[in-house]
Parts: sequence; C-alpha cells; structure tokens
Amino acid sequence: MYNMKFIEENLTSLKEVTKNKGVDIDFELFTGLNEKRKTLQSSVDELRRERNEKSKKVGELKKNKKDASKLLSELEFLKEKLIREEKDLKEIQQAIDDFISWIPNLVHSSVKNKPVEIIKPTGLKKLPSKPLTHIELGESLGILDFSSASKITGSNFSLYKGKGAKLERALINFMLDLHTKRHGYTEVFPPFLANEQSMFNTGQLPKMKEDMYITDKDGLYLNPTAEVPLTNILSDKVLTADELPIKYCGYTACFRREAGSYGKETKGLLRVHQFNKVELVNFVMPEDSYDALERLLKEALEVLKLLDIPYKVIQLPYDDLSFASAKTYDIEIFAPGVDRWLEVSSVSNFEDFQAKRANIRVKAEGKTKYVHTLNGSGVATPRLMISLLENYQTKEGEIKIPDVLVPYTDFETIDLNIK
RNA sequence: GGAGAGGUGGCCGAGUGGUCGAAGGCAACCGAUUGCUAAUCGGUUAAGGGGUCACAAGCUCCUUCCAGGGUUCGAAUCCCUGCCUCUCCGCCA
Repeated sequence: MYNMKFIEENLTSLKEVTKNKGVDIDFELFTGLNEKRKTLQSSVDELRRERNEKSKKVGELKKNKKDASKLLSELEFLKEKLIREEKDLKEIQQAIDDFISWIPNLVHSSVKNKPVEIIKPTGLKKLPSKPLTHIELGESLGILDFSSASKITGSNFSLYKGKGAKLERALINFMLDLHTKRHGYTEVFPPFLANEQSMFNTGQLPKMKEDMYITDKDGLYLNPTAEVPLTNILSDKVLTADELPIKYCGYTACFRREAGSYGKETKGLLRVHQFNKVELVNFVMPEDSYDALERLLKEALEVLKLLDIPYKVIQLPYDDLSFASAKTYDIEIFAPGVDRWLEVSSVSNFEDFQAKRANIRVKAEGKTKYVHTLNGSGVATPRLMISLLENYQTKEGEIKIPDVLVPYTDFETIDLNIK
C-alpha cells in the first residue's frame, strides 16, 4: 500500500487521478491528520524510550539486590500516559490507513482523456442481411437454456447444454493450450474463493465490495476474476531478478453481482453473474512492464485471430481506468446478431500498485524493490461465445465450428436436428 | 469434527522473561587474492515510522520474531483468542 510520504510527494497527481477514477476523498484532512500523527508519534517514541531506559535500570538494580521502588513508581505513571497516547496514535493511524486504501493508482503519461482506437476493426465478416442473435440461435439449437438457469439460481445466470456445453469447455481448453504451449505460461488452477486480504491486494477492495459475492460464515469472497488468486500466489515473496518474468495463466469461473445493471444490457449472455475466463498474469521487472503490456495484448489477440473473430482494440481514457490500473487496453469483438461491440478482454499494467499492496518484491543488485504486475483476459467466454455463434451462423441458422476448435469439440457443426 | 506439534530475517535454523533486531549456516552484494569455470579470505546485507538534515550521506530514537488481546517495570520467550502448516483419528466427493 502507499505510504503517506509517497502521497504527500505526489499530492497533485493523486488528487487528479482520484477525481478521474471516481473516488471522493479529502486530501487536506489527511495531510493535516498526518501532521498530528507525526507529533504524537514523536511523543510516544519519547515515552517508550524513557520506559525502555528505566526498565533496563530496574533490571540492573534488582540484579544487584538494590531498591528499585522509586523507579517503579515513575514507570507506573509513565505507563498510564503511554497507554493513552498509544491509543490515540492507533486511532489516527487507522484513519490514515483507511484513507490510503481508497487512493487509486496513478495513471501512465501516455493515457489520454478520450478513448483511442489502437487497432481498427479487423476481420469483419459478410453475413445474412438479418443475422440471428445468440439467444435466438442458442435456444433454437438447444444449446442455451436461460429459463432453467434462472429457475435454478436467478436471473442473469446461464446454462449451456449438449454441444453448447462442450463448445464452452472447448473454448477454455483451446485458450489454455494456446497460452501455455505458445506463449510460455505456467498453467494454474487456483481456488475460486479468496480472503479479504487477497481482494485488497489486487485492488478489488475496498472499492468494488458491492459488486462481489461474499460467503457469510467464513467471510470469503467469490473471485470476480482469476487475477486475484493468480497475483496473490506471490504475495509476501522476495524474488530474484533471474526468476522474472513470471507468467501465470489460469481458468476460473468469475462471479460478479453487477449491481445496477438491467434491461437490454443484460440480455442473454451479454452480462451474467457467473462466467468463465482464462486469465493471464505477469510479474516483471519495473523497467520491462510497458513492453510486457504490448506483448500481453498480442497474446490475448492471438485467441481472436486464430478463431477468426472480428475485433478492435481501444486504449482506455483515464476516467475509464480501473482503480488499480495505470494503463489499459480493452479488446472488443463484434457480435452481428445483437449488432454490438463487446468487451472480452482488459489488458492492464498495474505497475507497482498491486505489488505494494501484496508485498511482492524483487532483489536485484543488492537492492529490493517492488515488481510490476500486469494482467489480461485471455479471454472471457460468454461474449466470445456470443460473437462466435453470431459470426459463425449459417443462413439455415446452424453453427459452423471454427477449424481450430474442431479438435476440441469433436464436431464441426451445431445443427438443428441434434439436441 | 477430535487429539497433538509448530509458525523467527531472502532461505534454513538457534533462541523460554532484561545483555536479542535476534547465534550459526546458506544465498546475495562489495573488496582482496588465485593464470580459466570455480575456490579461499575480509566486510556488508530486513522493513516501516519519527528527529537532526539539503525530502542526501551520516548520526539518533521508536516499532516490527503469524495476527489480535493480556500478564509484567520489562516479552521472540508466559497466558488467551484467531489464522495458517504438519502428524494421528474420525467423516466425506
């Protein structure tokens, strides 16, 4: 986590970024509070010094069988005062820590105030004049069953059936194989739940608390992205420079409450509370992180190129960046049925923001510093499924499976006869 | 779920009330030396927060031996609670 020194040194830019990222905090209040903290700290330190010194003398006196009662009564008085001041100090420190926990990451200088299209729409297909939506396709082909899902759980959950279920599994396996075999990732299959500290470390907490599912007995959070478990694998570690970069790739189900979403934004698979995602996480030397960001983007795009899905890439403006991100690219893919561009991947450099919170360091040339962390979806499946179904539909309303997926699905089409 | 053992610095590991921020080893860094890779010798190496000061170096003080409470003039060391790890038993996909 940031410390007050860093905050005071970067006050102007932190104030700006805090406003841009939609957090409202009173910096003056806390820089003032920090002054109080310093005064109190000095006073407490002085009292402790006195206590330590006198306690030591008591030890010596007792050892030599001399009377220590005068010192002891002084110490009694000291102790009372110390306990009072320590309590005050703790309260102030707690308030300051809470305040710091709400300060988002700084933004990289290359980030603009409006979205920038980094890669123009690529790979758009010719389709029937009125392409069907994934909902129409999925229900008529019997591969998507939203009413069962809502009966079992509630609205905005999904259920894949038959070839739909297999296709979903095929997508996950295809992506994991791609990243592990071609991009040098270590595959990880992590827990789907994580504790509060882990959620804090990657920056989900405190800001996104309302969007998370929490188990009431154990206080565990259902992870909203595999970024959380994958990044926390290395929390509290000191790495050596030759171990870097470390590249983890993992599949998890992701859970998001999506409070406040409704209507056509959430139709079908557009926005669901539980979805599957393959995630890429990188730990790199600080000086390498922006090269790594570009590389990570390419790795994620490879999924779409191989599947031949139309995509474009947007560099997010600063007021769209997540709490922890310094720079983010969003990959969007086109879904002709719903006629929309859908975000399937967010590729971000967090610089040392998560590393500071999670305490992930590297020792190089005798010095210890924080690593930089990055992540990218590689990619999320529901929207990939939407785009795949809608782009690969035939004029008969059936689905032709992309060639690269056939080894994973064991079928080449999803047609109307088979349930 | 029941019974026991344990959690110490980058890593391993000693330490049961004051002389312990912590022996020893490993690793790393700096220097010396050796005609190669390497070996040997000497030194250095935790983090955070104050003060002094140039937001430097240096000096100095405080805190930190899983976390939180407690006992005590004084706690890594004693007590309580929690978390985690290991062993045994039970239960279970």
